[in-house]
Amino acid sequence: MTKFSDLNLSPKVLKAVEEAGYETPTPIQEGAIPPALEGKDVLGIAQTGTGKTASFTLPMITKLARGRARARMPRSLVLCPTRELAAQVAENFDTYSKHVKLTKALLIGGVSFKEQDTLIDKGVDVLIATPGRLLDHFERGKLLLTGIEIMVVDEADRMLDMGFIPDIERIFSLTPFTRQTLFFSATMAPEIERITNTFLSAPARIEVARQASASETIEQAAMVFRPSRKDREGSEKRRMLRDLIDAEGATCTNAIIFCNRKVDVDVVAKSLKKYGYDAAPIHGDLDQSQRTRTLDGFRDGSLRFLVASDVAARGLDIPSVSHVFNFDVPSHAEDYIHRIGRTGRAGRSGKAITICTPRDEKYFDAVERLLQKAIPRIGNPKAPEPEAAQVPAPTAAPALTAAPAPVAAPAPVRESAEEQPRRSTSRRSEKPAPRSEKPAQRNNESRAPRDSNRGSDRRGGRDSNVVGLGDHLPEFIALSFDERRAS
DNA sequence: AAAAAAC
Repeated sequence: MTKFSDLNLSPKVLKAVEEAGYETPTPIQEGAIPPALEGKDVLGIAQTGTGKTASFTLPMITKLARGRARARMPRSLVLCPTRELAAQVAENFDTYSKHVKLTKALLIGGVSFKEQDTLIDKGVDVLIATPGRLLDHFERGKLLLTGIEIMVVDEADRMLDMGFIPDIERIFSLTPFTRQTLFFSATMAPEIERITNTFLSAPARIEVARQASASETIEQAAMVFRPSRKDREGSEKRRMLRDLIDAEGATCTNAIIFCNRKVDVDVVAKSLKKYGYDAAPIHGDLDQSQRTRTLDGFRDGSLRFLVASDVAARGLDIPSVSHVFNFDVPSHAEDYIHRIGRTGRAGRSGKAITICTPRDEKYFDAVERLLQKAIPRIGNPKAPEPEAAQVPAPTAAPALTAAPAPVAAPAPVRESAEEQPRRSTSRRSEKPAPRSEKPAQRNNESRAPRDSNRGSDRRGGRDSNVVGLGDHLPEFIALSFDERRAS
């Protein structure tokens, strides 16, 4: 069995790895570290929880330990889609570079330029950044990317979702073509494939199966909930959430509660606090210091309930969450997978409970279709009569009547021919487009490079070459983004 | 009906 000591890492890096308590590399680390150390480009297809971050930080530190940084010319660059993710990568560098003299700067939005400028002026070995703030620094003329020896793109598929691809392409074009590129994505959407074909040269390709498919270590349940009156939906749903939490009792050590909208994140967090629950909100409109504080508190166990938008759905490394509650059914089925993937990690068991209103049913159906499995319905924990769930007649607990019979055989993800025209219709266009060879025609008009107009970048080519994830190939991975979104 | 990322 391969050990870290077999991987040719510098002794100082190896020492830090051992001090952190690691001996054996994960598959992505074992696959990516050797080619990265040899100076090759790397294309890593892996998602979070696979040890992906260390698979690029360890070889980077080893390589950067030789040589010194020059003022305003960083030697390496790591791009991340969100601020929290960037901060997480920075921490990873701290952990493994403690015996090496390396300077780094974290360039993210929401904090002042001043400190970041000072660091850049002094010269840094490693720049860890979100695309917006990096380009902002560049445009102010504070930063030169011509000295970049190693560039890392982390969570590329999420960058695509967030409309960052034009930024990424621009940043690539600002770095020397002699750079080494390490590129990571959980999936290989057509647009990602195009980028890698353009900017990587003869990459070593490492694919890693996802840890466990959603169904294996996570117990899932859906609470079908019908409000008694439309204007009471919010408050009744919040009460339902408290009931669900209470019903889990002590087994619920901590939990993330996901809402679809930022306002609801605030409302739910406030409401939980009012009722004596230890809860705090996190979403993109809160200021960065608060986001950081909240996340730190949740990580160290001083905060029990994190109420979150989808900022927290992907990528963040939050160990040991016992429960995930979906206050809303996510409107994109793949987000469900990411959300519930926050629990049941590293072999631990986890539970995910989704509150589903009649309005959410069609999204919930899409989730079940994606999972290719029915999620069991549970009744109101305050009125525990499981049989009642099958009775279609109106009862005192209207929520229960809404529970449909479990889906025995979910419809296959690939629909029949007559449904296909829907799929070539972009989400933005009103009238159904005829099926054609090029489903989502590319936007011809010239765009500002920073325009994050989502959707226009997506190509929904059905014939595109899709790469699997090892043994567990969830059906949705094989579909293009347009196909996945055609609900 | 949304979220994220720049000021």
